[in-house]
Formats: sequence, C-alpha cells, structure tokens
Amino acid sequence: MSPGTPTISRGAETWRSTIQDVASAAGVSVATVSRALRGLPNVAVTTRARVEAAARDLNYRPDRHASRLAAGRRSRSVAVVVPFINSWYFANVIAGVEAVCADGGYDLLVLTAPSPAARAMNLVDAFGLDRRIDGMIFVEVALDEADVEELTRLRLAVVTIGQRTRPFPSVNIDNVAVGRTAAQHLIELGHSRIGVLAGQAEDPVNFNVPDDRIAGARDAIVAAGLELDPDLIVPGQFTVEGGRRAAGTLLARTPMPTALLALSDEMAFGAVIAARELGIDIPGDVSLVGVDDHEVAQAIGLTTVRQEVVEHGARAAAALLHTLLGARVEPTHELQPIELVVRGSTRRRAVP
Amino acid sequence: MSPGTPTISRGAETWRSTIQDVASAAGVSVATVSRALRGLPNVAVTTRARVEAAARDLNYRPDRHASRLAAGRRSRSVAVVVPFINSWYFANVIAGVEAVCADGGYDLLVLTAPSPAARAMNLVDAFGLDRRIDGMIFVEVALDEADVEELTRLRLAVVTIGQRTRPFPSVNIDNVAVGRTAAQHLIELGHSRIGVLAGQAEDPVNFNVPDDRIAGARDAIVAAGLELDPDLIVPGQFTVEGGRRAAGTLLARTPMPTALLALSDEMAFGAVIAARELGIDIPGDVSLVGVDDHEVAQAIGLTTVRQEVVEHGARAAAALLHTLLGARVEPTHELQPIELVVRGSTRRRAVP
DNA sequence: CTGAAAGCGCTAACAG
DNA sequence: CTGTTAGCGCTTTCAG
Repeated sequence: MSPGTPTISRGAETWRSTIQDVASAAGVSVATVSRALRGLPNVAVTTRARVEAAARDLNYRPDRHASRLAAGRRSRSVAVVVPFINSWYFANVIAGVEAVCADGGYDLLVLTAPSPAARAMNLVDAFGLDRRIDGMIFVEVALDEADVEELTRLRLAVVTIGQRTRPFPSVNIDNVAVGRTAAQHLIELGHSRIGVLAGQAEDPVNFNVPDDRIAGARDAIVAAGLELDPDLIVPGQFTVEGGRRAAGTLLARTPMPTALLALSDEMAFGAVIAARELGIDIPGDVSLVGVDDHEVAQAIGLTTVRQEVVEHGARAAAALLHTLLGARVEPTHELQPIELVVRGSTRRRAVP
Repeated sequence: MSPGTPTISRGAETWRSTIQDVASAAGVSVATVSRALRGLPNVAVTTRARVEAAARDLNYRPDRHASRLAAGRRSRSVAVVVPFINSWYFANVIAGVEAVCADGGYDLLVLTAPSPAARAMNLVDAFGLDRRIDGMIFVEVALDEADVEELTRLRLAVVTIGQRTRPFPSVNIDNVAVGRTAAQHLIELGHSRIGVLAGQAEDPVNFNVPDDRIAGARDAIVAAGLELDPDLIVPGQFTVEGGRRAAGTLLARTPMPTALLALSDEMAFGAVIAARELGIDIPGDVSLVGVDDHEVAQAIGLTTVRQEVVEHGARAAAALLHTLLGARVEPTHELQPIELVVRGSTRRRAVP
C-alpha cells in the first residue's frame, strides 16, 4: 500500500474514510478531528492544519446523518411538497425554493402530494419524513387541522404557499384580486358574456385558488351590473389539455361567450387550441385572458395576470430557513404582487 | 400523565418516540421491536401485534438514518442533478424520476448543477453528498473522467440522461437523428436557406445536444446538395427569450432564411415572438420547426420533433432503482424514440 | 489544548 | 421466539 493511501479502519472498505481514519492519519483523537474540522476554538493551529491535511488526503467527508444523530441537531434538509412537478407553476416555485435552499446549504427533497384519496390519511405519516427533514414547504397542498397539529408536534418548520394557517408563515397572492382584475379588463372591453376555465370539478388539490379567482371575477361582473352564468364555468384542471376541452365546451354554448377567462395560462393555451379547431378567431371572435404570465404567454400574445412565481418559492424558502435559524417571530403572511399584462388576445367587443 | 401518553425515555422531548419507548410500552426489548416492525420472521404473532399497537400509540416512526448507520445499509434516497429546474424539459424529466422514486419508496433530492465555473471543481465534492444518497441521476450534466472515477469509487449508483459514460447506464435520444429529421422535413418542403436557433455559445451545460442536432441538420442539408451557412447558426440558450433574440438576428440576415430550425420548442416560441415583432408571418414568410413537443407546441400549431421526456426520467429512475436492488448487469444505454409531428408552422416554400 | 468515554437511534449477531 | 451485546460515525461532556 503506497503512502497516502487511506488508512483502512475495519473491513475491506477502501472507499469511504471515517473520522477515525483521519484521526489515525493525523495522529490525534477523533474528538480533535471533530473540533478541528468544524472550526471550533481550542484547537492548536498546527494541529488543525495537520488534521485538515489528513482529511483532504483521505478525501474525508463527514457523514451528515451520523453527525445529526450524535449531536441531536438538524439535518439541514427541507422538503417541498407539490401536487405535481411538471407544470409551469410548480416547476417555477420549486426552482425558487431550490435556489434559496442551495444557497443556504440545505438539501431539497421534492415530494408530490399523495392523491386526494391518500391525502385523507395523515400527511406526515404518508411521507414518514419526520426526522429526515427540518422543515417543509407546502405548495397548494391543503393542510387540515390535524396536519397542522401533527406538523407542530413534530417541531417541523413549515411554510405554506397558497394557504394561510394559523401557526405557519405563508406566501400568497390575492386570488380574488386576480379574478377581479382579469374580469374587469374584459368588462372594460365591453364583454358581458364571459366563460371561465376553472379548476378541478371535485377533489381539488388547488382547493381555494379557483374558488377565489372565480369569486373575484364574479365581484367584478356583478359590480358592472352583469351576472356570471354558472353554465359558463367549466373545469379545466389547470392543464393545457383540460383547458382545450373546457374551452371546447364553452365555445359550444349558445349564445357563445364573447370572452374567456382562463384561471391559468396553461388552460388558456388549451383554449387557443380549441378555438383554432373550431375556426374561432382570438381575439376577433372571442377575447382570452389567462393568469400567470408563462413565458409562452408572451410568445402567443396572451393577455394575462402576472404573478412572480419563482419569487414565491424563493420567499417561502427564505422564510423557512429564517425560522430554522431560530428566529421565533410571528408567522408572516406575505402577499405577493400581481399585475395585469395586456397583450393581443383581448380586444374591445365588436358591437353587434 | 394519562395512560397512553408516550413514555419519555430521556430528556424532556415529548415529541418523538424512539424504539426504546416502544419497547418499554410493549414490554419487550428493542431488538424485538425492530424485528416486529420490519416484518421479520421469528416474532410471535401476539408479540408483533402488541408492538405494532404500541408503535401506533406512540406515533413511532423509525429514524431512517439511524437505521442506515446501524445496518450499514443504503439510505433509500437518490438525487437528480439538473442544470436548472424551471424549464419544460427538466421539470418533466424530474417528474418522471419522481414518480418512479416515490413508487419505489425512495426520497428524491433535487440538485442544480453548479455553474460551469464551479463545475471545474469536483462534482461530488460540490454536493458533499456521498453517504446521504444511494444513487444519482445526471440530466444533461457533463461528467468528466474524474467525476466518473470519483462516483465509482464512492460506490454510487449512477444513471445519466443525455450522456453516455462507460460504466453507467444511460437514457438518450439520437440527437443527430433529431436534427436530421427536422431539417429533412424543411428540405422536403423546398427550403434551402435554413436558420438554426442553437444552444449556448460557450460554457455549454447541454454540451453535446446542440452539436449533435446541428450535425444531424447539416447531414440532411448536405445530403440534399445544399449547405448550412455558419452565419445562420445563432445561440438561443434553449430559452424563450434567447430564442427570441436569436430569431431576431436570423430574420435580419439577407437574404432572410425561409425556414427556422429551433433546437427546442421553447426557443421556437421565442421565434414566434420575434416574427410577430418583425411583422413576419409564420408559416407564410418563414417556416418554423422545434424539438420537444411541449404542450404549447400543440397550442400554437408548432411542427416539432417529439421526445417523451417524462418517460426518459422514468426510465432512468427505473434503471437506477434496478441497480440499487443489486442487479449487477451491464450498463444499458437506452435509446428513446423521437417522432416528427407536423403542424401548421411549416409550409412548402413559395417559389419566388 | 486534547483524549477518553458515553451515547444518538437503530440493527445484527449471538446466545438462550 | 426473544433478550443481550456490540457497534455504525460522529459529537460532547469531562478530565486531564
């Protein structure tokens, strides 16, 4: 065995050096190695140097979980829980979360929420993730009383996006305002018969989002002395395909709505497909407004209500790490800005 | 303290029961609890029942990392490494990976590859993640010789997507064929002056992807007795905005290309914006073909070369878990299918 | 300033 | 079938 080769402690595992290996190599005790490597005081400079050299030689990397176990400390990892990953919204939220976590030296676990059916059972139980994780971010995943209690009991730091709970900080947008803004824009353009591409019909993951947005739209419509026809609210599951189907249904209603309000840009994209299929021109025959400001909304000139989704994730993560760093502050409920972005998909209604 | 209250072992931690607590509550040894709860044989049915009841009462959940430590076993978690999360491609790959991991009971860590600059340093070192993880999936993240060696030395199971390395299984598509297919389609429509929206100019993350696709396009073009003008290859960073700029540049060239080949749908969306800004009609003035089959490609009627991205992630994860389950097979290099999807954005070139 | 020793929560022989 | 005894790799008193 050539010099410099890692000292093998026990077994034939030549591939992973332990603190013991480093200790032997440096000619000190494991306790000293531990102190030296963690930059604790009370270690002679010369000793520390020797230890660091040995650690580098051996390519030693401490086992974080053994540390956690021994120290009773946190594991420096957090989880983000989303209904699913491959949608623009969630991917962007996760990106924001990840950036901040990485920056703070935290590992990020991504968990998809169990199906609504499974949601019936204990959330925490479903993940069995206490102990492996210091904190969690729930994105549009409904937490009931029991969940909140359990999470609290487990001393988990929690931040929610899209839901306000008593004990946990949250990052939100005013979804009522979102719906109102979009509808107002359409009303100002002279539209009175407005179809809505909404969320799930049942078992909602995004429980309150569609409702709030619809409520806002209704506010604006009623305020204008009009009414929101329940027949013109069709679920589109927040997906392109769902939006296509929903728009297909809406555009078949008579009289046809003169404007469509999609509760997400992706559903709006579906509406674009449906309109094309039916030979209906946007905005010539019908105006269309979405929500999100997906990059593609710009590409297709979709009028939309923008929200800064990456920022939401980043703020939530920042709040979480902040909590984890011991700040015992009142849970803050941030309200992120929204903004109407007018593009070519909405147009003043042609007077018949 | 009422009956049923968790027995406290040591300290005042009333919130997390240990195997010891369960043992006391059930009146057995910790070893028995361990066996009972893990469904090992050699446990009396009655004992097992008692232990399970106690565990349930105490809301006991084993500490996976303590188990791992004790058993020298794996930690049942894997990491997926991507350049970034919030792009259609990576979000979908991650979704595929996540689904399979969750199904197999593995936790999924999401890591973004350090900047190319940071990539210079040891990848593994950068993440410091040996031991916390059983395996890794690298998605379009270049692994050099040293990385491969280190990963192997650490006994990490590895699967790559978008790169073939000697020792690790991989999931790929034939990117040369992608470029060839797209270009051929344009050529068949009579186009001879084809602009390409390519990848990064320097410091490529998706190192070989753009090159291969361009090579394929060149193959097809040369085979048709034409040539690919280097001035008509402009980097677009695989983003909508990058594509917009690149297309702006290309559409300013004289003579203007009659067709644009975007190496990703997102860049193609950017091209759509650029064309609109310049008052250029697609496909009237210029044809446009993308790669991916983004949901939105359908919405805007974009001709594209489809790849099943979620499937890529799923296959990679399946291969990884397979390896983790001890299958010591030759690393397979799966080649996933691609398919030309013709829509409205490409049209036969008007003879001048 | 440093080492010895006692665990963290759990599993793995090895005896019974 | 079940309890006892060692640790896994690391941190942390507590003595030097």
